[in-house]
Amino acid sequence: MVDLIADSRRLNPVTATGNEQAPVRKRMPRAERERQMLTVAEEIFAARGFVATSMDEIAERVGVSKPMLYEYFGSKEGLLIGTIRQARAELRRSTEEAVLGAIDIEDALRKGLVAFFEFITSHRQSWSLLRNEGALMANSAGSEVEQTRQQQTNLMTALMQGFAPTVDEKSREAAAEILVGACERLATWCEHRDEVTPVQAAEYIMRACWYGMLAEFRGDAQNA
Amino acid sequence: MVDLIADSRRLNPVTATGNEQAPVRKRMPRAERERQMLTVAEEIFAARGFVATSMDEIAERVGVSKPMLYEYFGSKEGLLIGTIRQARAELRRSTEEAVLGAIDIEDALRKGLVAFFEFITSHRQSWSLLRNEGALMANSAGSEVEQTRQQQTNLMTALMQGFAPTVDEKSREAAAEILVGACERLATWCEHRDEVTPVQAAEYIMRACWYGMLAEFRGDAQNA
DNA sequence: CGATGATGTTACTACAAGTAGGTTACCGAT
DNA sequence: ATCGGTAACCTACTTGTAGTAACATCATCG
Repeated sequence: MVDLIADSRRLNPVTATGNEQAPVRKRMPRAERERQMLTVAEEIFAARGFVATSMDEIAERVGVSKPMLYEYFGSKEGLLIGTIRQARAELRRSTEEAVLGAIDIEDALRKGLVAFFEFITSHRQSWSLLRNEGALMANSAGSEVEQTRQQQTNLMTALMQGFAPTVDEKSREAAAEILVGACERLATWCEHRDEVTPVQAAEYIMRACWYGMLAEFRGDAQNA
Repeated sequence: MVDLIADSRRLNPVTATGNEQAPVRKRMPRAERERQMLTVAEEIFAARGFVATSMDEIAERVGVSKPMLYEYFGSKEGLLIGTIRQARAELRRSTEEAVLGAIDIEDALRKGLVAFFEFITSHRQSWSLLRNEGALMANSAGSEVEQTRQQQTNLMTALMQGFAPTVDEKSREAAAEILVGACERLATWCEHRDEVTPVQAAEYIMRACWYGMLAEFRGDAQNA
């Protein structure tokens, strides 16, 4: 209809008339474009929420047309999953890296916790995605994301295994879930309270859960 | 304009031609219709998820036209909030009732936990709503629901207060958040494992968190 | 140069949220 | 008994957004 817009856009690749701010839509390799899309999508999804976000808006902010998003991610949910996967990968990398330098299991847990809370305070956008990831995955691609999430607890489970090998499998799994749940909720709580430092948050978790588990598991180990 | 359709509809209230299955749409008082809508909506939201559910489908299953839903709940999100509010009210009632008969604080916590896990195993639909409630509330009516959710932790906070009055406010709040988070995650975990009984789940929580907090808070109280 | 495939676009369809304005059944008062 | 008046309800529409088909353009390598 309004061909003025289309025409002006068509001028873009060529050097603009001079006074225009050069919204230069350049072609770029797939990988780079993909990262750019994920960056923009994460920002908007985190700000407005999944439902209130439109693909048109993301496309516009990226400086590309909507079918490109579908070319790269298949669907709106696919795009969301992309952002979630990226965010979770970064979180995972941060925590695993922090754990590597630990001297014993308690130290590993504490360092992992601190890294986790540091991540969620410095990457609020990513966290607000991860926090809600389970919500929209009722039927479709839920399993894939659920699997990724599972990896989060696997680290915990591994720690548990090293710490309390004699305790039965199910109790260890439950303990890992409890720890993760506690962390997630406390992280959300911290969002409204900037005065709580990551170290402090980690300490809350340690005091509330770890020392209790320690006593309990040690007791179990002796009883068994 | 197309009065043919209107005419055929007009036949509905009157007894149908005979072989039809009597889609008799009866009028009913507001309160009753509202409850009916919430029941259907909860079922469909829980089954398909918020995004994949259409208002048309809910309206059809209720046996009413779409504008009715908007008359009663204002928007799709309003309808969701209605179902969440109802589910949370029921959960709250269950747990508070269970706590009343307790003889001390530890007993109160244990009874509350058992009631919680019993609720989420017997009301899976309600739980799958509550579990994800935070996801869609990025900007709009989030505060209202968040407030309701806050009440969930208030009971915990109150218990903490009674149990460890000398511990500073913030630690107590954090402890309450941790407990709630642990419960939520463990509840989701239990969904895939029918062999875990509510009593068992409650025991997991008690062992992981409570005894630890007990020792820790008692220690703090002595230090302070 | 010119073919080929990757990157990108316009212009559409289908469907769902939300609304304007009119209709019908119930209920209480005359 | 019947006749307003109102609460419950409907049809038919607009608007907006996910998703798609078919076409266009840039880059690169023979």
